[in-house]
Amino acid sequence: MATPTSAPSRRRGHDPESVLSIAVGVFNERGYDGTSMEDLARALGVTKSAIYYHVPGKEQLLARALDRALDGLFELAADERAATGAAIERLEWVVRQSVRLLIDRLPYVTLLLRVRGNSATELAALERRQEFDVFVGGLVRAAAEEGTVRPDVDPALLTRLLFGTVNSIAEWYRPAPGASAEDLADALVKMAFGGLLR
Amino acid sequence: MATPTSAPSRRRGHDPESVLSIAVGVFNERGYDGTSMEDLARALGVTKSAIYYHVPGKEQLLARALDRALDGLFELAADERAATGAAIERLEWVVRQSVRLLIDRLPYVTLLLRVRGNSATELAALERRQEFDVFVGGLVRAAAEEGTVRPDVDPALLTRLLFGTVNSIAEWYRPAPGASAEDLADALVKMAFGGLLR
DNA sequence: GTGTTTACCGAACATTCGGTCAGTTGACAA
DNA sequence: TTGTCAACTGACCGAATGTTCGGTAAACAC
Repeated sequence: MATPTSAPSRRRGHDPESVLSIAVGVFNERGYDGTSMEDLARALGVTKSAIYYHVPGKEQLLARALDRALDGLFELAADERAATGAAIERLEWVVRQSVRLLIDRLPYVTLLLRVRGNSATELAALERRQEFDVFVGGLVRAAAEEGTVRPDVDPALLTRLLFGTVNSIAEWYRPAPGASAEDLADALVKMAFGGLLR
Repeated sequence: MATPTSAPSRRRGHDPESVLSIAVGVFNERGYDGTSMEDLARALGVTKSAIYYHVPGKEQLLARALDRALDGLFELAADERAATGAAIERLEWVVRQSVRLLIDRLPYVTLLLRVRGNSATELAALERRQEFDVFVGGLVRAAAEEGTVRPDVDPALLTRLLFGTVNSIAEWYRPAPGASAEDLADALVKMAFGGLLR
């Protein structure tokens, strides 16, 4: 019954991880700038000063959250299935994985999608995100050159509409037993690719 | 040459309208909560206190901006062309007009799309916006009952994806001589309705 | 029991916030 | 030349902001 080292569930209290996940929740409710450390403390059930025992400050909290979303996007882009095969199939795979990531890490991705570049932290995140946008833009362009997407709309515009649709999921999706990431990705691919192909 | 009353262009200086339009620009750059009255004053080229000569305060500035976007949406929804004819055609008309409005009043609509409900002003705006969402949701459902949209995806989900795509335009669109609202609406309708119909 | 560590509190910090107000400026009318 | 008035300044207020710091209670190690 007794575990040798590091008991399975330690005593009550927070750690950097629990502070981060609760903080990100509040950031998404009120917006990062609209959230005070007092708000976070209330949500954590501690005083303001206790937060600084676990994390260096408000902006670091944001930085860690944004990295969690961005790392997911880059892992996805680095996968073999995003690099081999027909461009249209690579694109569909990336779209499906993007939906999955968005739902898996919903609060983190939501936060990323709302960043406007107000600080060095936010600017760095925007830059990394743009890198991903360039990547998916290349995929759509490749599919266009392949002749598998409609030729009457600019590929760059198609990319923005397609991933605009994906990202808009963060605005309304709430986890529920009925709606899995797979089902949602299916519906999105049906609609977007139904009008994308030709 | 001389105009009888109220000269065509008065002396320099601001008025409530110019303060609002510049303020909305800054709100969109830095976020409403991330914008201080000091920031606004800098953008206007006056001191903080001068702003209060023209407008009652920060929150009123937001309220007026949000109303400008919401009024547009409700005018659109009240139009005869949104009420007569086949549901699928009413829907297409509403989508096209939504794109046009989004571009016509880009800063105001952008601001609206980012509201999270932090104050009474924001909550009221969210409520009005949700009213519009219910309206378009009804249009898609009517089209589904009409049999003009694909039956294998829930109409409520289709609504969210469709208007998620429309709203996502605010994230990247910047006015340019090349890209008119009409062209953009054409591209969006091609893609979205191409996968929507059946 | 004695130290050490973990997780926290309460008070205070410098700064910034949205907002107020008494006065100043400069264009225009008479 | 004087008076009016729209448009603005500069000094200021109380409250809220993110952060720091000295202290402390409870759990643990020995």
